[in-house]
Formats: sequence, structure tokens, C-alpha cells
Amino acid sequence: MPEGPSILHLKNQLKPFIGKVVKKAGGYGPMQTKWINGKKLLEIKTWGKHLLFVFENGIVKVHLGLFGDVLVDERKKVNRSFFMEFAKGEINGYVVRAEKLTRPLAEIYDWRVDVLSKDFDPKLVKQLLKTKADKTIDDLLMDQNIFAGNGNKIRNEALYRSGIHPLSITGKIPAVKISKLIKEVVGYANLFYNELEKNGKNTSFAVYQQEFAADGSEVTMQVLPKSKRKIFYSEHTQKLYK
DNA sequence: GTGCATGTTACGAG
DNA sequence: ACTCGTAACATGCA
Repeated sequence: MPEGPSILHLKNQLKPFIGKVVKKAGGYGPMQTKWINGKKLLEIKTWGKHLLFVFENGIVKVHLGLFGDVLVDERKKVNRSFFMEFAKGEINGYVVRAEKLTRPLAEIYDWRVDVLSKDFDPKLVKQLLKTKADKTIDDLLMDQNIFAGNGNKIRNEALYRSGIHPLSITGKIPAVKISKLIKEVVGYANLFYNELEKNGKNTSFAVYQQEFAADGSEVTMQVLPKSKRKIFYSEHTQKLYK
């Protein structure tokens, strides 16, 4: 399910519950849920792939991992790992991890790195990339402290759009191209999100899981040694800086 | 049944 | 103490 855009889309579906009182919360996850019962859901926020339910006495951070799913007023056969039932309707989390946060959100999260936030700050991100100049760019694109909300799809698509080979050494990439990359990350994340809002799914890929890129060139697929994740790119149009 | 997928964290080795 | 690599977790779909 997740990558930032999916979480933002999910948040929109949950909006009707804002201001409503939780009758009963629960789930098989390790987090205690008693503290939520009878409390009003004040706000729902997101930071990257984190879904945040704000209550007066704490915040529930929900992360969907790779297989997580959240259903509204619907149930699956398997047990819910975290759920909240209201007088009318329910939010059901499957294979999600819920955790209670007690510190103020502003102390925990910096929205300047959230690729879907209005506070996203390309300059700051550029600075952060400089501090890890010796790493390859594909790694940094997945680093949630630099590009919160990015996932494998956004990574591959943004690299293609900016003409950068995924295995480029970050410090060797010209500043102009870095700027372009950051812009394309935001651009594709928003396209992804808009597709979800419009069609409920995103199938718009130039290279990700493609045989041929949008420009017709052949796509190379490679399994990364450390992460075991797949990268898709065009040798023809994406330049390797090293 | 097999393999694979939009992800993160915990832990041991070095 | 820090960094790296691997395993672990859990579900649904082709």
C-alpha cells in the first residue's frame, strides 16, 4: 500500500472521522489502546509514510510497512492489528504497526523533508544530500530523513525523469541536475497522488517494471545487493556520474 | 505451490 | 560506539 502519496490519499478517506469520538480501540499489536477509548479524534496528519492520529492525550503513529492496509467500514477475514470503532463507522488497520507518541509532533517531525508537504524545502534537502555525498543517489532517495514519503516507485521514476543513473555518486552529480531531481521527486509524488485521488490507483510508470521506457529505450532492471530492491533505468538516457 | 511486492527494524558481526 | 549486512515480520496477488 504505502509510499507517501498512498498515505496522503488514505488520510483524505479518513477525514469524516475527525472530530468524532472513539468508542473502542484495539488490535493485536503491542500498543496499549485503552487511552484512546472515549477520546475525540482531533486531527489526522501525515509525515512521509507515517499516518498520525492526534488525540488530546497522545498521538497514534501508524505505519503500513509493505503489506499494511487500512479499510474504512469494511473488514477482512484476518485480525486487525489496530482499529478504532466510532459510534458510526470504523477504521480498520491490517498488518499496520501502531505506536503511541507523547512528544509534540513538531519535536519529532521536520516537514521540510516531506516530499508531499507544502513546507518541503528543496534547499534543505540539497544540503542534506551534500552531507552524504559519497553515497549513491539511489540509496539517498530512499532515506526517509532526506526524502520522507519516497518509495521505490518514486525513486525510479524521478531518476528517469531527471536523466540520472541510479548508481551515480551523489557528490559527482552537477548541482543543476540535483535540483532537477528534487523537482522531479516532488513532481512525480504529486502525479502519483493525483492518480490515486482520481482513479484509486497509479499505473503511470515510465520505467518502473517496464520493459521499455517512455522514450522507447530499453529498460535495465537490477537487484540492489544490499537492499535487494529493484531499480529500473534506461542506460540510454540516464547518465552515470562517478 | 511459487515468487514477488509501494517497507522498516532488530540484532549480530566486524 | 558505529556501521554494515542479514533476517525477520506479515498478506495478497499472479
